[in-house]
Amino acid sequence: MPTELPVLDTAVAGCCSPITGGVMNDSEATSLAAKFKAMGDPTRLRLLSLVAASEGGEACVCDLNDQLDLSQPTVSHHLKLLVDAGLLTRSKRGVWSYYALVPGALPALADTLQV
Amino acid sequence: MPTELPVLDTAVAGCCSPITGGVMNDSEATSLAAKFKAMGDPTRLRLLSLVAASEGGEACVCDLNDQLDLSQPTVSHHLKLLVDAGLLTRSKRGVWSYYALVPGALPALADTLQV
DNA sequence: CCCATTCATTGACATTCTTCGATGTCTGGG
DNA sequence: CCCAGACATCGAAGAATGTCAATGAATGGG
Repeated sequence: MPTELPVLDTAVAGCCSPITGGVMNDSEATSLAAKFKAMGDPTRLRLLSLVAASEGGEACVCDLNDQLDLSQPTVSHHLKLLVDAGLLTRSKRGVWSYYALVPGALPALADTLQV
Repeated sequence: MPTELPVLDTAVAGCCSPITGGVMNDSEATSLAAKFKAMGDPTRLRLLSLVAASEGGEACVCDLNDQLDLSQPTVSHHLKLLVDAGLLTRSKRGVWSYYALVPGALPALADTLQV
């Protein structure tokens, strides 16, 4: 299962553009691909979009569930994948779980694609 | 199978940033996710990188095959997926197939992620 | 202390993906 | 006309993925 990828993220958060800036080695490619794979699903893309557009930059599962026409476990599963990929954070307050974008994660990914 | 996605690409090539620029609808999410899914594999990421770093911006299958430690049909399969996703072009000259980046495809994807 | 609510986890199933060997197709040379 | 080389396509096997119903865990109210 594609969990965590703990420390290699620095390779992604760096300044350069791995794809167009020279040949990637295997670990670079694996680390980057994990993030793109997390975004390679319409539901997860919509989740990111919903979170980004939410009041205060965070949303609870109950709100996300309502807008997705999928079962609650399925939504929870996708959210976990996005957290594991380093794209979302989860903070539990009371009975509710709030998800927010990891600051800078999407721009860092964008840098990876720029020429 | 995730083939082609013919005309919806205009939604991706557009100016705006679907992810952080408001809630995405279903077809936007599906169209975008198809491209990210194509990049969600280490082998395909390395292929893009190898092509981008090649002399003249294109590479033939024989060169790519040598650097990937995978069977020729497997490399061919990944290249087809990248072409179907609109990220690579294929041009056959003589016996050789040359692959090149679709101009602007990666930057358009990057715009999608910028804030 | 019990119960309802919110969410995560588990187990199962069907689908899709990655990979390979085998085979097909096309091109250029002899 | 046949053959070798480059590449695509096919068919199959194993792994991974998306989805759900059922269940578990934690919180807050009465």
